[in-house]
Amino acid sequence: MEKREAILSCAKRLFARKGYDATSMDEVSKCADVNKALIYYHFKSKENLYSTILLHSISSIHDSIKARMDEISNPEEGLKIYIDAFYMEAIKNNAFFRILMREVASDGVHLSKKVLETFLGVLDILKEIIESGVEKGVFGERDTKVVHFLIVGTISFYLCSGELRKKIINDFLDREELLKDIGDVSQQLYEIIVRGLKSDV
Amino acid sequence: MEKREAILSCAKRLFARKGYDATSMDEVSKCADVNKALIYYHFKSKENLYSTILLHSISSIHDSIKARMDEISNPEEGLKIYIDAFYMEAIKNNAFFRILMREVASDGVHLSKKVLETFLGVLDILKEIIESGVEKGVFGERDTKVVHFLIVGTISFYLCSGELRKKIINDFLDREELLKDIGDVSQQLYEIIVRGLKSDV
Amino acid sequence: MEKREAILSCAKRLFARKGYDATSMDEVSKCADVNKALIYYHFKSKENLYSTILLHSISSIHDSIKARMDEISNPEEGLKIYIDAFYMEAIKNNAFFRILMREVASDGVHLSKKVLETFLGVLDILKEIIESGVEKGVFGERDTKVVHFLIVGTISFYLCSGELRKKIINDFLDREELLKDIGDVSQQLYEIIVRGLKSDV
Amino acid sequence: MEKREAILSCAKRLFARKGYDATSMDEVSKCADVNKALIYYHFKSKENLYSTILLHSISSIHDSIKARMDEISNPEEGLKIYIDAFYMEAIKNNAFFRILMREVASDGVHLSKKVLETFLGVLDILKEIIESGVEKGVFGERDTKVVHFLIVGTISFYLCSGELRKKIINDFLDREELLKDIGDVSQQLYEIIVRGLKSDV
DNA sequence: GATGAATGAGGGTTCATTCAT
DNA sequence: CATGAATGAACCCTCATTCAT
Repeated sequence: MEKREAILSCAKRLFARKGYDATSMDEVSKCADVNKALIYYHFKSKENLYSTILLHSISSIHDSIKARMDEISNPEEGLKIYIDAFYMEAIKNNAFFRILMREVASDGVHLSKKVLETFLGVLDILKEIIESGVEKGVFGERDTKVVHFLIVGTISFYLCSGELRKKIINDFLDREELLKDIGDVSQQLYEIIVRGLKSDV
Repeated sequence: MEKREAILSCAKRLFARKGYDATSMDEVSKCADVNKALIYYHFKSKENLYSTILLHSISSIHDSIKARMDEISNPEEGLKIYIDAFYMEAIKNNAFFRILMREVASDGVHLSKKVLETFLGVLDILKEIIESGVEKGVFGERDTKVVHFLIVGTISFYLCSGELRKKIINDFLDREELLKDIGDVSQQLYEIIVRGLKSDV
Repeated sequence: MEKREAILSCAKRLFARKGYDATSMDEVSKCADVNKALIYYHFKSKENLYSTILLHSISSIHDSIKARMDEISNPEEGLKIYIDAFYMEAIKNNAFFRILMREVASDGVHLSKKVLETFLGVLDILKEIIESGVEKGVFGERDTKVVHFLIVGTISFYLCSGELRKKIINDFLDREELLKDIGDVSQQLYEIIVRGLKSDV
Repeated sequence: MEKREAILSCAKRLFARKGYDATSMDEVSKCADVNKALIYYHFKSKENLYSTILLHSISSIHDSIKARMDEISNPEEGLKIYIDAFYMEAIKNNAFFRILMREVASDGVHLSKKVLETFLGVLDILKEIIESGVEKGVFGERDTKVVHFLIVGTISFYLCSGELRKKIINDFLDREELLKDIGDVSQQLYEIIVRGLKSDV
């Protein structure tokens, strides 16, 4: 039913922008132009609506990234594609990354085992790339999770802070560089990380 | 006067762990063992309590980092000290970084101009370091804000996700590496970033 | 739907006897035997509940008085009917007149434009009667609003002070005349006013 | 002490304009620029502060009117002086009349016996005048309390509604007559009432 | 599927009042 | 006299949720 989809879409946007607690079922129902009770008919509870959205988002992200991993021919290219795929997902599915940031800050109180499992799956793809790079001697030995956070943290902060940076530019003078990008960001991120990871040779 | 401090301390912890909306004034008063009305006597409103905490935190972080900048002798060392100072503050003042993550996700709805200004001050310190590095030819030209996000994003995600990673380890097998650090994280972060930033020659 | 009516009726009585501020939504809900949240479901806010009641009352008063104005054959009779109609409404809709007294004392802080407009409509009916009387030479020239206040003020004070007068009689000796009426009050009021308004001839 | 007077003066104004319940002790303390606890030091409770003001006001009104009653030579002049004295007090002590209107509407919940007694004293002055007029055949027999309400009600409504009428003029066109007086109001009121009371011959 | 009405619990906030100094 | 700090009760309002239709 299209109403079900409208609820999901509105709720996702609201949860992303305002957070779980600041989003009321009333707001969701008004935004989706449906009766409040209908949300309960479809999703049973607020908690369930939230985790439905989360699982759907992370699964879709996982599948998208996974799909692009066929193209890999070597670890460096693998890293490039991974970062690019991640970056693209963070643009397309910006809402999820906002939710993710909040969940990290809240120690993942609302994250179900299934959601965590899928997220680990995404990280495992990177792990394989890096381990294969270390094995082949192109990457030095690093704590893999630091690289995870390098990618996830940077992209999340960057792509979720657009509005905030816009706001800052309005409030302060001479801060236009906060919005204008010098070169392709995903590319720069890749360059910095791949250089940083290179083995000493 | 000590009651005022108790309120600030409890509120900060709660806001950090649960977020602004999920934290009730009742909770704060119970945690600080004071009458709820006393919070209003000292802080006028929840919003004001929150922004008082924010301003206090960011100012203290700014001052701490600023204080360490005397030690700098060259851009590479400056970067190292900056990252280390930032990292240390993120450990000491973990609560603020959780709040920061949520505020980024919410487009900074609760951030006052003064708070933003102070935060910009922290970023400006890094900007100077990088620009001086570019000038001296040790760093290649990069979009400075990408480096900002590399540092802030990575450290925030890493140091705020400790509990979440612990939780994951309890729920899933063979994930101990999520907690055990290989080497010093701040040092690794520095190495990756400084290599990444190096100019091509 | 009957619950909505119960809320309106209880709220009206309470607002009249205790005033806007002394009337709590808790009281209203208990009196109407409904859940407090239901009042907000139907009326959105206390302020809105109050102004709904006011508008409904003044409209009904206006219509009742207007309806009796067909009977008029000359200004003196018009005045008589007006006073009588006003008096009857002040008995039937006593609550409104108590609210009116408080609103006058508060400079009408809670009175919406629509309420004021309708009230002006009631006063305009009197204005027409008096002006036609002056034109025909039966009434001397007077400041019309003094006559308004003569009627509205006297009737309001008289018909809202019943309980207070009863209370006085209980507290003091020899004050029975405060309750027992000598003759018909509306009639006396009419006689005094019509004599008073007569042109000198 | 002058602070005591400041409290009384501010409280009186606030009680008059906003009513007992809408006036908070905080407001009073801020308006009078004194510490809140000092009000309790001087007046023990809000209720006591209120009734102190009331008793003081009504006593002063009683004395002022009583003082002018020496001038009387006949009932008609007595009535004129009474109305004029009342009118003057209602201008000078406008606050009390606003409070009075609210108290009537609330069945005098806050009125102490002493206050009521003093108010009855004011009414008794009028009663004497009228009774002497009836005795001398200049006034017809009327229910005295109707005359009371004629005077008190009209003057109260008229002199407390100035701000409200001003507001109406701002909101609606062609209502200037609500503020501009045609002739002396106290004089008109006297003329209307004395004509109205005249015995038939 | 879809809705309007209804509810108990809890939200932030303000209140009159007290007390130690 | 005068004050800053502190409190319990009550305020208006919103919440997630349910139910009859």
